[in-house]
Amino acid sequence: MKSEHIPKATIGRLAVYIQVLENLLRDGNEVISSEKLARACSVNSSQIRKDLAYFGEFGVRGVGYYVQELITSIKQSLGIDRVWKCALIGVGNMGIALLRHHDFERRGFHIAAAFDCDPDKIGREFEDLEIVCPTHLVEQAPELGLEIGIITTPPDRAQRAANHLVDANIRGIINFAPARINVPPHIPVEYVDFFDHLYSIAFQITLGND
Amino acid sequence: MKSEHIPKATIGRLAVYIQVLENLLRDGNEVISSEKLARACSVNSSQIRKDLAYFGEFGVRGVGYYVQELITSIKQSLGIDRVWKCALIGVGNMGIALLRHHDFERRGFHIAAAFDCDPDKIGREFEDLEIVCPTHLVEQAPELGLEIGIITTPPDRAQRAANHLVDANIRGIINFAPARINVPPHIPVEYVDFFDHLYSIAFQITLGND
DNA sequence: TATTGTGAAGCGGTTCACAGCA
DNA sequence: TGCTGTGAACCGCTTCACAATA
Repeated sequence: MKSEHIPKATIGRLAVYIQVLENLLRDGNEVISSEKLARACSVNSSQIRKDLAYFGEFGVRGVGYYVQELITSIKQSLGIDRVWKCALIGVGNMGIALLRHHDFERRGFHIAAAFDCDPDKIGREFEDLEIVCPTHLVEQAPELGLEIGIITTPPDRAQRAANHLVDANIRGIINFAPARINVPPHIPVEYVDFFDHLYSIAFQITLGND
Repeated sequence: MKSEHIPKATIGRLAVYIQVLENLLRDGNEVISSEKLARACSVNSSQIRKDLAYFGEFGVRGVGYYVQELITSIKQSLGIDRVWKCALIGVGNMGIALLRHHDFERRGFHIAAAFDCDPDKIGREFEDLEIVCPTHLVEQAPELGLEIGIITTPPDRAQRAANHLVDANIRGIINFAPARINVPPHIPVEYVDFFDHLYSIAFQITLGND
């Protein structure tokens, strides 16, 4: 198959497959069929086979998929078989929480620099990282090889943070601030707001009531 | 229209609309057309009109939508025009970060109890909340009126936490642990894992390279 | 024989185009 | 006149069904 366009939903599911496969591996499973993996992920088995087929033929007919091999293949397909260096802008509650969240390292995302425009914060250290003024992004990005920007500012500062990142030639942005940002179209942006999920739960509960 | 079934994607977009509308209101806008709101949200204007039409007729033909009124209507539609009481299980890094994240209150989600099975943590306080053993959920849930469960345990503890929540008749679950959980079908579950978004960014950057 | 990989069918969400209305 | 609300057309993802094959 090896298709050109890959549905966004597929990427989201691949993340789920990795999660479930890693737990399966921890429990000692070496091989798994699309049918069993499907049940563990609450999706259709054809869905899994199709998702994987976008990137290659990873299975063995009559047998299934080798778990460790499949994890590696998916990670390669997503481009997360290496370390991505990240710049974090906005060292507030959310920013500090992310700096302390050691899963970043484990999952291949290294926060290599932290920025904040608050003079009281500049110069202070968090998790071995000195907080720097965002104006220094332009120099530091190429020096440190920063590729992904993480915005954790208040909403009214999000666009300014985005502008700094764009000026510094960052290649992708993940925005935790509750505000939309505008950047050139070649720079992918992902918005993270877990209140979406809380709203969804609230809605589903409310719906079930009547 | 007032449809029976509402696409999940619509709920996600309504959360975006609220975010953008609140920022518009802060900037002094009182009325907005679907066309302008669409641009601010990076979606199609028919999309917005259709999403809203699922819940009622909130606009004025020839004029647009009254911003404050629309925010209220959307919040009513989602069932977030009231406070939802939440139980948090797993007071690790993520759990503490959420307990300190004051947006929960502002957005109508009150974390009213915190649970952890670690004897070293039980009895300690975080943000005016005493950490309690999860076995007490069954009593405390009805006492405190807990409706939504927030799982922030390590992955291998997620299912156990889910079981406690189900036993306590919690009505919906939001799971931050990187593991799938099984609960009865009438209980909605939402998974939150912002590494999904990092993977997506990494993939999009990688894709743009070749 | 069991399970993958995939063309074709089905289905649900998105966009269009315009009628309806302030 | 301008913008909303909505049936119809469109499009793309999901599921089915089965041929391919270890």
